[in-house]
Amino acid sequence: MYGGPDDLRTSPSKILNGLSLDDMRLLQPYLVRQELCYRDELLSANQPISHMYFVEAGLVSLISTDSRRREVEVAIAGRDEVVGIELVLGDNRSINKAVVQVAGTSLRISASDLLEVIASSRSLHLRLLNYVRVLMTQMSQTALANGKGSVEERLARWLLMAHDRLEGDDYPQTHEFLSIMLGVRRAGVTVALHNLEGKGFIRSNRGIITILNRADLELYADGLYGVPEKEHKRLLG
Amino acid sequence: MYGGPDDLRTSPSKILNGLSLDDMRLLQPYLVRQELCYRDELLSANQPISHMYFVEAGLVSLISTDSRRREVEVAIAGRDEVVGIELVLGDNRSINKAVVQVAGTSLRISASDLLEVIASSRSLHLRLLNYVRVLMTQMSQTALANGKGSVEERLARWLLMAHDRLEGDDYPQTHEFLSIMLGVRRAGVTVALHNLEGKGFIRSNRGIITILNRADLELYADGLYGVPEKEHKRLLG
DNA sequence: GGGCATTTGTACGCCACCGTACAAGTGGCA
DNA sequence: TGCCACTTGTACGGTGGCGTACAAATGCCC
Repeated sequence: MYGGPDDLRTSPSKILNGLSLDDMRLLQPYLVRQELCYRDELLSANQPISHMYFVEAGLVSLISTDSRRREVEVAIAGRDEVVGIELVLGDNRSINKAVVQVAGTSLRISASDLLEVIASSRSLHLRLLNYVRVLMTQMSQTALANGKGSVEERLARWLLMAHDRLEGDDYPQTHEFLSIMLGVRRAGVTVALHNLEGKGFIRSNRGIITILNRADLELYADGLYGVPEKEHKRLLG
Repeated sequence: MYGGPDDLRTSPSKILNGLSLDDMRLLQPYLVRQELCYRDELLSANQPISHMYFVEAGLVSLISTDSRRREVEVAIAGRDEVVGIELVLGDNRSINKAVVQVAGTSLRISASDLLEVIASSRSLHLRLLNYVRVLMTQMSQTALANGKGSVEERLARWLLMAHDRLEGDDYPQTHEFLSIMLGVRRAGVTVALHNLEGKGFIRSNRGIITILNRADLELYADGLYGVPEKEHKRLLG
């Protein structure tokens, strides 16, 4: 169990922070802190969701799969976001696989408790539905990026999205894992990273990528980055 | 105005059909029939939504855009589906552009009326949220298809999705328009259609594509087609 | 401090799809 | 009936990313 309502006010999660005091009190008793460990699979595609997670720190990938085991990341959830949001849409099965990419922490609530709580607070339900909207926007943009962007542009977009959700300018990520997220060759990621480094946007060392020049990186990815971010600020920020 | 509740029971829209009698009575007074004309832009990206549409017949594309005017279709709505669903997520701005691809009919409800109605019926709200889930699944699969599928596979997927939503086995569509939807060259669509025709799956005449062998077409698109369709059946009947 | 697994750099031929272009076919309308 | 706008067929070289492969670099553990 997590403590008093004041703790929630200082939780890094914007979604929790933005709640009314009443909603916080309502949610409070059900929240349990849970560590997010690297490569934890929080949700499996098309499987029942046991808990919903308010992410406080770290990075979680939502990954779409098909019957031929092809995989692509369709969205990212980090601080201020929620994993297992499908629960608020009246069904308990997960649409995508959810995997922890960067370790962190979360506050989780069981599916049954969540259903009870949102049934008794329309305002809480609505706030979570706002996040559904942000997520849909992110998915739409991913579909666009995958269809029309080059590997290098898509990588730039991904780095910006990760940067938004993590403290500091550098974070750990192997080329291999990035290539799976983007659905491209590992070697393709290596080359694209070199190119972005050559332009001075980032520095890439073994296992660690550092954002050097965020403004230019945004410019480079422009069009593919930005829309869901504005949404997020407008609705939840 | 649309008539008595019995009319709703016979509406082609599954979402309407599946409602309880109470919810139907509630919705009834606000519904107005509206023709969907070829190339009507029902919603514009990031603009306020004036009406939500229960599609009865025809085909509507949801199209994602960026600031560089790149465009890709991210989802299709037809019979049994809804355009403008963002309204049930607590915000009145459309995520994507919505364009009529094949003419048809719809029942529309104004944004303010809809908000009133879903505020007074949780069950109606929940049914619409079920559709949000189906739509998210479709978007996820589109992101996957765009990232990993060949033009020919994606075209097969698109034809199947259209076939699901239209009466009969053939429907009108120029290569040009298809190419915009898939985000590829017009010439690429022409070639891909020929290939599918060569395999005996379809016949393609000037402006009209006919599905000849649905089963084989599904097999060919396998992996990229099927997931959202199962969802739709499971949740909305 | 040496060995080993992991990660990264880089190369090779290949092919799907691109951008572009233009001719041929087709239907609508004056 | 003939013209015109639209649609479709097909071709061309160019290239981005693929699949694959292997060596070099790095970090970790014994």
